[in-house]
This record gives sequence, structure tokens and C-alpha cells, in this order.
Amino acid sequence: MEHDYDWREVEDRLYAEWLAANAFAPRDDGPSSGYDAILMPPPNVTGVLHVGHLLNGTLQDVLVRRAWQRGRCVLWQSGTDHAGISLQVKVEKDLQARGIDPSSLSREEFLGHAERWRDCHRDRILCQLQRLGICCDLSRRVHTLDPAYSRTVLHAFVELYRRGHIYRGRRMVNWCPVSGTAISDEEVFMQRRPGKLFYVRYEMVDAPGEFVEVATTRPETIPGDVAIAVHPADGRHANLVGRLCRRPFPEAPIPIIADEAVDPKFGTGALKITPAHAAVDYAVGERHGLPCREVIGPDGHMGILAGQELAGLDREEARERAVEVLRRRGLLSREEKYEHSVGISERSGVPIEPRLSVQWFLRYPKVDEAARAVERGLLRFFPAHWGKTYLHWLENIQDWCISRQLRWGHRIPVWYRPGWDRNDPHGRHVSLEAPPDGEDWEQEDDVLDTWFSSALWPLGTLGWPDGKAMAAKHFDCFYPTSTLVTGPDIIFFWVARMVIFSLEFLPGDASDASISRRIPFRHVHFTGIIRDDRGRKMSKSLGNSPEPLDLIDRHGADGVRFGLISSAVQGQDVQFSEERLAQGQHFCTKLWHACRLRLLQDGTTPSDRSSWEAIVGRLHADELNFVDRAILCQLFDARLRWDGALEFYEFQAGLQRLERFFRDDYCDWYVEVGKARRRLGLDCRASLAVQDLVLRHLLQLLSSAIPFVTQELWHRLGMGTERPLHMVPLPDGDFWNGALERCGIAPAKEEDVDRCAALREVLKALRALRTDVGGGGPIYYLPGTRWEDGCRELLSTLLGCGDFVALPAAGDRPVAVTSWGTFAMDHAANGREKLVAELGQLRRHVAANRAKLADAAFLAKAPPAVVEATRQLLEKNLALVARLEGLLGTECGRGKFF
RNA sequence: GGGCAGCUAGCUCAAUGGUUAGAGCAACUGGUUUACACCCAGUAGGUUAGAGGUUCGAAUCCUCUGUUGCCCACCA
Repeated sequence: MEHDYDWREVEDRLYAEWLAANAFAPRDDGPSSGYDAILMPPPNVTGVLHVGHLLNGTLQDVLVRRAWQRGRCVLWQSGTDHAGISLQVKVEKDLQARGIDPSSLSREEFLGHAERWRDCHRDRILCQLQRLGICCDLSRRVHTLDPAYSRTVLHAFVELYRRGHIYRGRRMVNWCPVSGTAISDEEVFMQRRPGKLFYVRYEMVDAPGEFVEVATTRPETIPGDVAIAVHPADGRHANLVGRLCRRPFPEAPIPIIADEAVDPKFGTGALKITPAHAAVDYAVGERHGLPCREVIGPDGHMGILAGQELAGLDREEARERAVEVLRRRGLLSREEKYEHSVGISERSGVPIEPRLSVQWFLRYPKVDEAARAVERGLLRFFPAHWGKTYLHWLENIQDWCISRQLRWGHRIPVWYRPGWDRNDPHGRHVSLEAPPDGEDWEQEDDVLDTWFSSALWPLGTLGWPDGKAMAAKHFDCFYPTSTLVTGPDIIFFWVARMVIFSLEFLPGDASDASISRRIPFRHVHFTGIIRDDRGRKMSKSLGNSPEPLDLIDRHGADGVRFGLISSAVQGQDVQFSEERLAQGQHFCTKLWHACRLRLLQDGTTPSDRSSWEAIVGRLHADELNFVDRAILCQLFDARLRWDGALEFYEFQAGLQRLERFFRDDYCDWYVEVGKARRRLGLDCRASLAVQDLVLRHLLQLLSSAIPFVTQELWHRLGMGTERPLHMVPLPDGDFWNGALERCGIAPAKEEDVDRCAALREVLKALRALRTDVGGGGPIYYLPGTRWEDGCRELLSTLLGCGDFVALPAAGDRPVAVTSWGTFAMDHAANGREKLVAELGQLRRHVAANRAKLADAAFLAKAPPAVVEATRQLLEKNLALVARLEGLLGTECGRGKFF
């Protein structure tokens, strides 16, 4: 076996083999203990692979491979999202770069370009993700604009319309002037921006020279003013209500009204009302029956109603111009700096414009059931606290604006009868198919929000609503899926909406049992967000995100996977550090060498390792000593903890337990003891069988986290070649209990582990002692030292010293006090200071133990096991103190030290 | 303004209310006795953000304060 592990060669070769063997497709050809499905969050076709994808992909792969190992039939559903607005923007830029004006193209021409662009990038991310070694069945991948999936989306729209959940209406929406489309509340984020607060005077119509003053940050909307509002209880302005004042431009009289929405403490206590351009003002306008004056157009430029001073200007320019005009007319009394929150379009990064427009809306159905699913634990979140965020959103849910003024996406399946009012439901045809006399009708131009189609992902990928397709895709086996692994940033965008749509579309009542059957997944594991070393979110604009494929090139897929898992503590954001990935790589190397050592030892042939039965058959209870038994106990314990941790998606904790077992218990202890035994000329056959058992089991457990190196070592050790490691069944608890019993071990028995711990403690103390004296020489043991069976030789071999020498008293030699006894070494220098410090510490512990045991309340109320443990600890500490005091008292004189 | 989550060794993080709060990295000291220097052995490093409280017992539970990050809602 080669000295170095060449993962570059191994990873490419093995992945090609797995693909060639079609090893990732769910199949029903063997004994199966059930079905599992995992939905991969579909990446955008426009997306760029980032470290978050690596983490997400790795964690899902661990779950999927484990499910395979447990004999489950697993579907890992993948696919891509058409990415609506994001792709359209990219294609438009691309066209412009080629000298083509996108707006000059017909809908069909534009879609042709977009589809070509999409096809070029379609599966790029998924293919890149394969470098990680994910066992995802790409043959079943779905794209949200595939014909079949599109039918799912349109069917859902038609059905929701038919059930009265979708309506068309003129409402205040978030308008993105750059993209020229409405966007949902979720696509707007608030940003603190410096601005100015302008104080503007409106002259009273009936009393020239008398003014009402308002404060505004948006003077360019003054042409849209239709009223001034004050709070009804505000005494300062009570005399104004019901009178008229003069709008500065275009000049017109507007009423002064009273409305509760006004905060009398802000500004002057008077608010200008612009119903067409502010949500609050719109509500006020509705209450008072005020007209709407739209002065800003869809492209963010001032319209004709803005008057000749402002018309045609961009809204930013208009603001400056408005201020100039006001100043010139003496209507601007003052201005002050003011930092305020502005809604920003997530897509284009410019301030959104609240705008009244006709859009399609969804009144969310099944909100109560969606909430109950989480409240009752039918759908569980990990970590659970995200449930509060989810429920809070559901409690304050607003209708969802689902139409987009774009071309790229699912075109809304509504046709209007020409010449009819589009708001008249009788003039509409809402169906998957165009009306029979299609050419007379006009189809809706808008497309659906891309998240509308994403919300159908669990249903559409399994063929819904087409019964034939659902049967072909085994809907009944794979739905509901087991676990969704995603980021908490899309709880609203995606997770909640999938729950709502699934509850709505699958038939059932409101009982818990029915909800359990209809929810799209039983568990959602929210990963942390990956941040850089300064705590910032990884982002393209900051340029702080490493290139994922480079990371894999540098550390290997296994190294990257191991590093990411071990830095991803549940519930915490992940601080990315490449150092972690290097550690993962080192772990793989160490594993390689541990197996290499096993092959360098003689005594067996590969067929002795080719099955569990072969290995267990080589274990005989009478040939095993307590070190052998202990390592098997520890392996069993590590397995239990790994299983237990993964039940709760605590990947890091589980992997850490396996790592500790491998490094601390197996490599640094068990293997070293094995070497010592060989040096002592003892029979090592049993030890080799134990090594085989440990390695076989460890490789299997680790294979879900680091599939490549474990698979390669599995082959090298001759443990099996017939199928990929993730298809080899993992021995269950019954098997383990049987094997342990055969070795004379009760799984719960800790005695052998304790004996090992004691031996290791002595070994460590003696190594420390030798370090202190800075050299070799004989190691003495003082009277009262008690040796475990056979451990004297083992200890001296492990230390690489000669046999221990009995000594009646330590004299002024430095000593090590252990639970077995006291040891000493020759040294010229005085090592007693350390001893004195140790005694002091021990005495403090003894005092603390005694105080506890003297406390009646402690004895009465603490559990007996705790009291007993304290008593034993006191005894142990007392023994050590006595030994130390004896040493220091007889040989050195008590007075000298105390 | 409301909510959520943090605050533990120089750094990144662990620790079912129960013994003397642990790892890794970094630092320091030593080591290539044929698995591994991508390693091993050892040393040092702590008022668990602060203050109260509950408890026989608190890093852990409660209250308040400070502080950091995120989410939601926003006064024009």
C-alpha cells in the first residue's frame, strides 16, 4: 500500500465507478426497510456555487448515505429553479452587450434567447456539486420550467383561483422601477439611509398669510398630495380641520382632515397625504374617500400629473427640483438631516416605489393548519426555535402578490375577452388550456413569482397532480419526504409556502393525522449561515467567499466535507476557516495510515475481513484481555452516540465522537498497546481481529461523512468489492449485542473501560514525570503500589523504559502520585515544589468534599448516587493526600514545606 | 419599537442542574524506537459578559443590565 493517500486519483475514479454502476438511483430490488426522500433545495440556474451549497450538500449526503446503509430505499430529489427575475436581468444584460435591445424583441423572441441562455447554465451547479461526491440521483432532476412541472404550476394556479384564494385587484404594491415589476414583501429589505426632512408650508386658502406646515422626506410627491391630515386629538391643529389649504404645485386647494394614523409627536404633527405613493397615505385616502393622483410612473420618472416643473424628471432629480421650487417660493421653512429606513428591492438594489397597480394576489389558505403542524410537533424544526419565527410570520400573514411584470416564468393561465373589463370575472377564462376560440382572447401578460413554483416543489417533483406520473414516481412511497435541509433565511420564501400549498392541495381534514400525511416533510434542519473570519456573510460583492472547487482541489472532497461538518454546530452560524478543511484532510490521511499499518501487520488474509461473520468468528472470549474488551465497548459507545446525534441533526457532535474514538482510543491507545504486546512477544491474533472489527465498523460509520477514502480503504483491506459502501448494510444493535456477548462483554459494562482509563492515567503521569526530570533512568515504585495483572510489563514497554525498581522511600526524588501508587525518578534538581502545589490543590479538594458530606441538606436532598460518588472521591483524594504527606513528612520535614 | 439567538482559554467552539468547566488551533517544551511530522508526548492558559435570585448544588434555570448578530414592523 502506498505511503501517501492520493485523493485526487481516488475521488475521480470512485465517483466515475459509482455513476457507471448507477449506484444512486432508488431501487426496489432488495430488502428494504422503508422509503426515505430528501428534497434538495433547487439552486437557481443563474446561481454560482458557494460554500453554503457545499455545507448543505454535504449534510444531505450524510443523511442519504446513512439511510441507504440502514437498508432504506432512498430518493434524493434534485433540480434547478428558473430564477425568474434574476435570470431575466442576466439575459437582458447579455443581449444589450451584444447590441440587441431586449424591449425590441417579441415575447417569443426574448424567450428563445432566455431558454438558450438557461440551457447553457442549466445543470452547471449540480455538476459542480458532484465534485463533493454527493450520491444524488441526477437522472430524476427537475427544472421548474419543464413542461410537466409547468403544468403542475398552472394547475395549482387554476385550482387556487377556482377555490377563491386567488384574486385580481388594484392594490398598493412594492414596485421595482428598475425591473419594472411588482415584487413581494419578502423581496424588500429595509436599509438605513441618510436623508433630509423638509418642512414645507401650505398656505390656507381662506386666510392668506396663514400656513400649515408639514414635514416630509419626499417633496417630489407633493403634486400627488390630495389632503393634509392631523391627529383628531391634536389641539394645535384643531382649528384647521375642515378647511382648505393650497398645494404648492401644481397649485390646487386640498382639504385638511383628521385621522388617527398621524403621529402628533413627529415633525409638525401634520402629514401630507399622497395616496398613490405611500401605503399609509393610501389607507387614509380610502377612509376619507380621497382621490389618487399618480405622479410617478412605472419607470420611476415623474408623470404628466406632476406638473410642468417636474414632469419627465427622474424621481431623484425631481426631489432636488421640488426643493428648489419650494425654496424659491418661500415655502420651505427649513430642512434637517434625517436618517430613515428605505425599502430596497432585493433584486436591483434601488429604493422600491410603493405603487398602486393591478396585480394578482393569493389569500393564503390553510394558515391555521400550517401553524398547527409546527405547534403540535407534526412538523419539527431543528433547531426548534425557528418555529417561533415561522409562527410569527403565519400570524401576521399578508396576501401574496404573485404576479410579475416579466416575461421569464410561468405565464399566468388567464385569458381576457377582448373589450371586456379585465376586472370582471365573467370576461375571463382561467384554465390550463386556452379558450377554444383562442385567437379572440388575450392572454394575461404577467408571469408568476418564481417562489410560487418553488412552493410546489415537493408535489411537482413527484408528479402531482397527474395520477399516472405520481404512480411512476412512487409518490405514495416518497411522500411526505423525511428531511428538508436548508437555510433559515428562506423560511418565509419557501418552507412555509411549501407547507401551505401541500396542505391545501392534498386531500384531507384538519385532524393531526391528516396534517401529518399532507405536510411535505417531517423534519426541517436549518443549517447555519457561513460567515467569514470577520463574521460577515459570504457574498459575491464583498469578495470574501472562497471558490468552492478550489477548496476541493486543495483539500479533497472528503477533507472539505469533514471540515465543514466539524465546523457546523447546530443552531450556530458557521465561521468559515480553511484551517478546518485542512484538518479534515489530515483526518483522512490519518485514517489511511491506520489502515496501512493494519496491512503491514501479518497474520491474516483479506478474506478474514470480508464479512462481519468472518471477523467475529476470529474473536474468542478467552483470548481477549481488558484492553481488547474496552476498545470494543468504546466503539459501541461511539456508534450509539453517532446514531443519537444524527437523530437530532447534530452532525458536528456525532462526527467529533467518532474522531475522538479513532484518534484517542484507537490510534493513540489501542494500537500502541498492540505494538507493545508484539514487542513482548505475546500472541496478537485476537488483537488483530479486534482491529479488523474496529476498522470495518469505523469505515462504515465514517463513509457517510467521507465516502471516498473509506470506500478506497474498504477495498484495500479486502472488506468487500461487490457493491458501493453505502449499499452495504450497517450492522444493527442486535448484531452488536450478540458480537459483544460472544467476546464476554456486556454492552453496558464499563469495568474494562475504567481499568484502561486507570492504566492510561498512570502512563500519562509517568510520561509527565519523565518530562519533568528531563531524561531516562530507572523508574522506581514505592511501597503500596498495586499492579494490575500483566500491566507492569505493558507499562514499561509503552514507556520504553526498563523494568520498574522497588524503592522503600523516595528521598528527595521527584515523584508522581497516581491512583495505583507513587513513582519516583532520579534527578539532580529539586522537583518538590510541584509536589507541594499538588498537595495544596488536593487538600482544597478534600476540604470541599468534606464540606459537602458534612452538609445535612446535601445528604438529604442530593440523589444517593451523587452522594456516593462524592464519598468515593473523598476517599481517593484522602489516599493521595496521605501518600503525599507521608512522603513530604518523613523525608523532607513537614516544617520545610508547610 | 417587537422578537430570536449569542457572549466560556489568545482564536474557533464543547459541556442530559451533579466529581476538580473540556477539545482543536495558536504559544511553549521535548521527541523521527519502521502506520502517520498531514505525527506523538508534555506544559501553560478560566472570576463561564456583569449583578441579583431559585437550588443541597448553577456555565446550565429565573429576573435585570451590558453587549454582538439576525429577523420582523416602522413616524411621514
